[in-house]
Amino acid sequence: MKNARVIKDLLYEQVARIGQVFSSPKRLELIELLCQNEKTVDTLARETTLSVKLTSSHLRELRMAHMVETERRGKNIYYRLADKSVADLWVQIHTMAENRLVDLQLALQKIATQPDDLVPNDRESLMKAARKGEVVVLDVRPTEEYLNAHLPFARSIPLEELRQRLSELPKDRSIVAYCRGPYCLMAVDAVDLLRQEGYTAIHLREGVAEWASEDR
Amino acid sequence: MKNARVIKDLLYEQVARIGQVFSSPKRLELIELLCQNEKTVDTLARETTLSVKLTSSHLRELRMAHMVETERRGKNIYYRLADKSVADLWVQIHTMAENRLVDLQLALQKIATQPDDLVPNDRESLMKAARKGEVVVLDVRPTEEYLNAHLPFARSIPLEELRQRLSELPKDRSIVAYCRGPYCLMAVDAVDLLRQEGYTAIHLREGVAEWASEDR
DNA sequence: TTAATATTCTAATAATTACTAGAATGTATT
DNA sequence: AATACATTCTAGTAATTATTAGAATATTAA
Repeated sequence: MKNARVIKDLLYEQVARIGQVFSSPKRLELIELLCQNEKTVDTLARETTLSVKLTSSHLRELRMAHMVETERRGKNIYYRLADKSVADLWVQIHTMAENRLVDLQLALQKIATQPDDLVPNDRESLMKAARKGEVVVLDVRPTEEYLNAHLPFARSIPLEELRQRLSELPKDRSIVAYCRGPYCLMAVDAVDLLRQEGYTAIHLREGVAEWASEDR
Repeated sequence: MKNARVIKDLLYEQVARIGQVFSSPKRLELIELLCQNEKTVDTLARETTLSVKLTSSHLRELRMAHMVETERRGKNIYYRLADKSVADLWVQIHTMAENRLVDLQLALQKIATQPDDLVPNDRESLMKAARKGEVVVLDVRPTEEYLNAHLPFARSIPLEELRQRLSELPKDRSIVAYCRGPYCLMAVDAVDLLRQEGYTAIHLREGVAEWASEDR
């Protein structure tokens, strides 16, 4: 079979198209945002600080790979992940990056406000404590994202409102804050603020996508 | 925090480096080969029809991402995957590609010699039949790859030796042939040959990496 | 020492990609 | 009709990547 090489080249080329989608930092950021909730182009552009046109073209790549779906509602077009396997792949790829790339580990260490950040293994014990009410799990993402999906027992106070709503939180228990995932800095800010105000605050690096991913 | 964007860009850039590794068809082919067994640069170059120098430079990318390890034994340097998660990621990415890209589906349909190729769901029933001896599971990869890892109950007859060793196979039972995975064409050739010689042959698209991957 | 295996450096080319900008187009709301 | 949201087309620039080739280098086996 003389054309075996041609066929193989074609096959691997196609698979590489999926890899290519995950090879752009901006597209990864878009995927992470879409892990939280469906969003309009305008919102995505604002959150990533990309131009609407560039955002649109990145989303086009994602659409062509059938990794996102669109739905028009009124004036807006809403983007969402095509299915859970996209979020799972994102989690698996960033986990691999964290395990292998020293530069990334160093960058993440800088983010960690204190060394007592929660490690992923603590899942079960965290849930046990949350169920008993011994700790408060705090979701500091925007309300829509919380409403779309959140961790068990989590309460929602968006970062922007946190300062005004501090009185809703108890000072006698630990507050475990989380946001979109390890690359989102909202929970870091929340923990900083809470500690300044005399609360016992812990940073949970996982977001809903990481939590929902089975393999880890 | 003014530099939040800078930090984020840095983080996503690092993760994208992992995506980039999976964005080259040649590197994917190297990863798939390394899923079978450790191999020397020379072997990898021959199997991929790349020059040794180009193979070396692709392997360098894989090494820098800590996705492969090397070991010198005598004149040769052996490459192997750093751990199972690399093989898992490869399986997950090519599965996603097969689910989403129409071009890839069409190309794979062309490979399928007959529509009665085994579907991945048949795993358990296949193993049941293999255990009872109702079917013969045939590994047509080179012997070293078989020795490194193979499917349960599989017998080894490398494709090159198959014609001479046909008499070892029964004509009254189905023969399920597999090779390195869905993009390897050795099992296709084996099935063609077996059918020409009057055997009942079935093509199993999965290889050891696909078989060993939990999620699917 | 010589040969085999593998890597590195340099240099060059071709191709692709990310990004920006301007203009035009389409779709739905008010 | 005017406006807001989004995409597409064109065009251009800058950067990166894949590939090949020649030459030099390192390691080990015979």
